[in-house]
Amino acid sequence: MKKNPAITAQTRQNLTDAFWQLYSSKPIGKITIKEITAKAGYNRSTFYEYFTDVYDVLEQLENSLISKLQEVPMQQLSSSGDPFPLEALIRLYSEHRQYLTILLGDHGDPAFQRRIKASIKPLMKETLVVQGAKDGFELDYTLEYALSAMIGILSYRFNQENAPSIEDLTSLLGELSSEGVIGKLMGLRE
Amino acid sequence: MKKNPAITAQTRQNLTDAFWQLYSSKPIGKITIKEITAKAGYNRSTFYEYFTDVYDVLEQLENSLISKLQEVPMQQLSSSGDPFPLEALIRLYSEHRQYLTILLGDHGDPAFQRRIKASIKPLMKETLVVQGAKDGFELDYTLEYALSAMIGILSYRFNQENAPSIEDLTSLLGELSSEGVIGKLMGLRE
DNA sequence: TTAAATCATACGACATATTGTCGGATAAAT
DNA sequence: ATTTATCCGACAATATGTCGTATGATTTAA
Repeated sequence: MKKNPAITAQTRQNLTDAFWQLYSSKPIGKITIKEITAKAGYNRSTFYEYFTDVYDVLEQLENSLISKLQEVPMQQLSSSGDPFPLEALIRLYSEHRQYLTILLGDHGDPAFQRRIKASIKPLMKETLVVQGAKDGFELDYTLEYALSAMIGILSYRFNQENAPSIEDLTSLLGELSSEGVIGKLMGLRE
Repeated sequence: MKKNPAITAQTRQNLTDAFWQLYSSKPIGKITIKEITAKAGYNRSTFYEYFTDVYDVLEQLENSLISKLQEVPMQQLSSSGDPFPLEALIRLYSEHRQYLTILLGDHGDPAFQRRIKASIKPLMKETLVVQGAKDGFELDYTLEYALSAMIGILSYRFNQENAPSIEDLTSLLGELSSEGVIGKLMGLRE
């Protein structure tokens, strides 16, 4: 008998959903398998047919999310003449906001932030090198700098109550990218 | 009989040290109290005289670290005419590198990064406002941007094998602060 | 078309590990 | 000698991971 992908996929999804509900409100170390299966409506043993432990659920979830993130930016990241694809990154974050705010939030996974950067950086690097940029420590660290700032800002913005509009944010980020932090701070002095 | 601060402080420290050894190599959710007390040479029950659970150890450790970080930058952050205290932040990170690389690393605590920013940002903001900067969304987000980038870069640098020298890094960060990411990326084109 | 065989899916039960909370042993200070 | 801070041993409750097995759907053969 062949596996029935429809059924197993559904069960896997139910378990993952239940995990995600819990993970949204508390750190992974305080989530028990009993809680997950109870919420999803399965026997606790069934969990072990799909995952090895609680961390495994998160890992598989992150993998599929990283894959999705990889699909989109390929074109967008390299399209415009802009050396830094500000709006594409904002759009990317907004589209997956539901997961990213949690994974990058207070009891999210720090390793995930590194993985995101590691998956986007080579794409951007390639594009820039083709455009004539010198590939070395400076390029690598400049991209690390920019991506860290972007992720930090977007996580901050999407967790905030009275958040500024996307337009205002985009405009500010554009200024920071071209003027630099110091330029902006000097400009804020009257 | 009065409490003997010397003894309890020592026990607390031993337990914290043992916890830290474990935390340096695996996520907090996989650390058991049994492991901690075994490594520190105490009975498991003794742990509960000092901490409520494993997360409590981390929390107390973070609190004392945040306090230490608060002490230093007060003067340094507001001293120079520079609107952004690049070198002070690099020095601050280097001094507490041992803890920061772990806490900001792959199985560190995302909430800690937010806490660091939240503790440093008001100090910087105050200084800048005194110097005439307008206090609003732009200032707040600019600082969030800069601190995210700094923390991201420094964590990256201090986890790297063949890391660039502090001088090269300082120089690059200076350029990024004054030229912006785009300015730097344009400059890298030959 | 029907009936039997087969196998994927989910479950119940077991042994072991971890947790949190007692009351009590020990040793040091008064 | 008495008191009490510090640490420990033992207990009940909960969580973990791994079995073998029931169920029910699909395949195979009559």
